[in-house]
Amino acid sequence: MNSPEVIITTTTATASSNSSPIPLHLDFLDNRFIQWQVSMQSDIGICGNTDRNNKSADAVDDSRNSVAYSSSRSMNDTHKENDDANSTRDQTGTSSDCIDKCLPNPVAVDCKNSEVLVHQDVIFLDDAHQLTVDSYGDKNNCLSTKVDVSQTMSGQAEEDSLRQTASESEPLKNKELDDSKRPSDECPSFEPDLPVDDASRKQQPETSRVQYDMTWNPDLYREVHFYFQSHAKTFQIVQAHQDYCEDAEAQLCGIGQKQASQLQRGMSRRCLQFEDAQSQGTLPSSHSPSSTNNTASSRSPAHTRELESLDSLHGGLTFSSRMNQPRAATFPLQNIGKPLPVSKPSGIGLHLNSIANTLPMGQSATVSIKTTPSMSSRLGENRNSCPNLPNFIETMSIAPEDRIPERRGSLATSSAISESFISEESLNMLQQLDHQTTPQNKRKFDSELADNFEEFNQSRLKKQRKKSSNADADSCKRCNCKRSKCLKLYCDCFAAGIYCAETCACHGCFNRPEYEDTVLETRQQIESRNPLAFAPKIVQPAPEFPLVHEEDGSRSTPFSARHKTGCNCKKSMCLKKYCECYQANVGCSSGCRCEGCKNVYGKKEEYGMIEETQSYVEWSEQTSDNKLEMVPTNKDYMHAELYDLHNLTPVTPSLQYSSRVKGGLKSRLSAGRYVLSAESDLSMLPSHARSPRNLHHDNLLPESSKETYGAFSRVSDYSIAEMMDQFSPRFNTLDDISGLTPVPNLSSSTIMVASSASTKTIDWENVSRLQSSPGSVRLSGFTGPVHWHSSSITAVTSLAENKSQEQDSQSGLHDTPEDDTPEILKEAVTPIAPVKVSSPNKKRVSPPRSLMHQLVPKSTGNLKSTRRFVLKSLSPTRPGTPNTDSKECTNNKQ
DNA sequence: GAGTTTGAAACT
DNA sequence: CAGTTTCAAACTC
Ligand SMILES: [Zn+2]
Ligand SMILES: [Zn+2]
Ligand SMILES: [Zn+2]
Ligand SMILES: [Zn+2]
Ligand SMILES: [Zn+2]
Ligand SMILES: [Zn+2]
Repeated sequence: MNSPEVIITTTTATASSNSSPIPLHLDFLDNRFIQWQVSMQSDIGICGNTDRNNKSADAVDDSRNSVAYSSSRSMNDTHKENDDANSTRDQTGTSSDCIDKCLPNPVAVDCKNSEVLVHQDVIFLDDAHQLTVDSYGDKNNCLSTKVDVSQTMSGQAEEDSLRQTASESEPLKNKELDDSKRPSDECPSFEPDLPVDDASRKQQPETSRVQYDMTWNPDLYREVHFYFQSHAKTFQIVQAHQDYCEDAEAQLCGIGQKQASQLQRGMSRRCLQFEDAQSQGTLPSSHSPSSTNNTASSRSPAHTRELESLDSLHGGLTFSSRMNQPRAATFPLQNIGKPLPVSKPSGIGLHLNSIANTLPMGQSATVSIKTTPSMSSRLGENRNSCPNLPNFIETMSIAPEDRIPERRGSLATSSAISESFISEESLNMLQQLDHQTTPQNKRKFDSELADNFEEFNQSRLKKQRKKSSNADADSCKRCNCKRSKCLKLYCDCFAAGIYCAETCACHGCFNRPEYEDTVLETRQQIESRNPLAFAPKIVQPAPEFPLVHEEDGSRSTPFSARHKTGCNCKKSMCLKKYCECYQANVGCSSGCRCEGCKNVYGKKEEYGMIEETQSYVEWSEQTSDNKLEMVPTNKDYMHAELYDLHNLTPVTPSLQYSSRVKGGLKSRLSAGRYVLSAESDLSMLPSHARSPRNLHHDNLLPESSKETYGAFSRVSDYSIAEMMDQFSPRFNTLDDISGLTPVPNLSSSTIMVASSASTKTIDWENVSRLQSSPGSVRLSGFTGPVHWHSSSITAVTSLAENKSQEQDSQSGLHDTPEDDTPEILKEAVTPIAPVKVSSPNKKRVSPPRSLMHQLVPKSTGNLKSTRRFVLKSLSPTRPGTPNTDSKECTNNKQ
């Protein structure tokens, strides 16, 4: 119902806008909730910086500031709201109410300072509105994401948006790239935004933008990305820029200097962790079922809006500085099947874009989320955290529940969507690049070229690495791909749905904003093959659970989170990181094929027992629908999203996923419901993301979150404390949910995302306590069922309490029979329809080699690489100075 | 830092 | 779907 409302919550936020009645809620990520309401048309700067306003702020403030900033703001800000419910929401608590109302299409976003937590996201726009989400991540530190939401009445809006974006993005990007760094400059980057915003506003009166900063967290990206994609149906996410924290961050943050940047980076991670922590802390109780229900119902309204992602916009964003790439500005969305030109996300840290593209024309609302490093400063201290960071676990409950068989795989949707996008343009681009080479030939050819480039690049990379190594390798460094071009899952960055950053030591990298098209296309292909390819690797039975519990929790996995497909270890006995289960700090499950399993987090055999014992059933039942829980795993955790397996499952052709999924989640995890945890993903993330070291338990610390965070550190503490203070009281959860159901064609568009759960402070604390043992605590967040496909995903976040209650009872949301394919898919791409997403290509989408080869980083290869490198050198420190930077991330510390 | 081991991802 | 190859991280030295 409700019409298109958008509610956004953020800690920082500020929303200024008022006007339109469209509420967005973006909640995910964590717990905290700050809700902002944003009305359409108006802009909101969350991080403190959002747009214009922010700029100045940014410049001045450091990331930290931003953080604090944001947080503080959040309280105040507000924003607008729409009509009723939404308006009410505000930041905290009310949100729930709002949510309910809004649920249908609301998107809730929570942000704290730099961090942004999004509990659930639901976005829906009315027909006219488009929503875009951009995220920029810095490498390390911060991510900033902007969210702009603009509604446009008509399709034109899109165009406008595109224009805007394009114009903005390109210039900005270019600048950014060129300058490469400019930390300070970057801050200014906002300016670009501003203009854009303004322009956009002008152009589209209706649109509203919201920006908020988040710290960067790869995991988050994934989640978000994933989330979005899944949800994407409804909307498109345009840009996610990661900028690399380094450069951009600092700049964005306004931090001024290298140090700052470095710090930020460190922070970013920390932030991430922090976020996690927060999220944890916050715990969303469960998402409220009701919400979900609501959503489901809500969906009905069919909001056809779509979101478009705008990369270009970002460009404007601070980050953009780094990002250079003009590229995307113009993408037509073919995806949608229609030729609308849509802006594409250009530099996005995340690959979310793909999603964005899909959106249909009509609406254009863009949401960009930024994360700022703000927190970082504090975080910086903790820098260590970096390693740990990862914890965001998202868990998606996959419960198969069944509510709706139909759903099949919402996941598919995303993929589908992406595919659609990819389709034409991307291909074209690729082709061009390749020169038409034949595939095979290309391969070699490409490979050769690639090699050359690689060599060239390598030298650079080495340098970079060195730097990074110096600094901290861990923290900063990301992938080190030599031959995959960072377009395969071998690449941690790509797998995480994020663009490679300066800190990456990859050769011939195409996982950059500049190659957005390629990236998206590739993603689609991969997704077509395996809809879950980009889904969190860790799953948890989705029980609802009250948060906490598990006291015992053995540290091992908190709950019974398990690897989605299980490991296949033959020699490591699951005692080393070679084992993905172990790496993710989860025990092996029945889905594992390991031999001689000695996984300290839980042996395969044990798992079975557990499973049985725990009885997923219970959980599942409880949850029935879906819930997401966040589990803080030992390490980190995160918030997880839950997906329903059912959803995943194939009902819908599009997804197919289930069938396809290799292992078949189901098969592997017997239980019906699972939750995916972000964590795992994290774990999967590149080392920098991961925190190899510590995390484990150490980080986790028994003590609660704080410590854990602490590991990450203090920041977390602090953050947490703050968060709690702020948050806890306030919010409670909110949950949002949205549901959507879109399906049928476009009409609806809703997306639910749940990312973190909301939580109350209290809960949080408790949780933390509980958590003391790593794994023990769970947060419940959200969840719900995710219906990928249709979009109906409900995310719920809510306070634990509230939600939990609700959740229990409620559940099911959607079931809409129809959902199925997401709009996007439907529209855009191939009609996947039932068939499936994959169908088209099921097999390998990717052009593997041939194309791949063809792809040459091109100039980029050189240039880009160069640039980056250069940038790195430059940026890291700051705009001007190159040096530090790279390391910064790591180093940072400073 | 080079070299080896490992198991997932990609490919056949 | 099984078997093989490729890949990049984890690990070792
Ligand atoms: Zn890579
Ligand atoms: Zn990378
Ligand atoms: Zn790369
Ligand atoms: Zn294993
Ligand atoms: Zn295992
Ligand atoms: Zn095992």
